[in-house]
Amino acid sequence: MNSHQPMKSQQQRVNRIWQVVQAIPAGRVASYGQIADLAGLPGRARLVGKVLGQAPKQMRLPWFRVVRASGQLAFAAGRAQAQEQKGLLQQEGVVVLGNRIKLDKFGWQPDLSEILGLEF
DNA sequence: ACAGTGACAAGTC
DNA sequence: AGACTTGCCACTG
Repeated sequence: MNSHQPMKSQQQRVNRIWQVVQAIPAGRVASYGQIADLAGLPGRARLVGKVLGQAPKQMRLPWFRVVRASGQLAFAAGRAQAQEQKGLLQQEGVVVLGNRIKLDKFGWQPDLSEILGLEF
């Protein structure tokens, strides 16, 4: 076992993902891959989808703010899940056209100016 | 052990 | 824009 690479339990990964998803501000959306990256799990976009599906409803996780990298909703247009997601997003002002969102308008990008220490 | 699956992504055509 | 391919990794039978 690589003792220099701390073993991360599956539960810890799940918790990291939930945290990041909670951090998405209302009115913006992020991609599965982006969530995975921010959670320190590059390349685990599919894991994010799985975890979202397993999250208990009572925790009020804003799962609907997570979409594909293309801006498409992850669910087929017209399916109940897609309709629900669309409705929740529109409630916070996100425009959903044909099962798709314009990421250049509504995509969430963690504030780089803060990370780089830039002032306004 | 191995093949199939999945709320994905990036590249190519 | 849409279809296909390959890479990805955890899970399941």
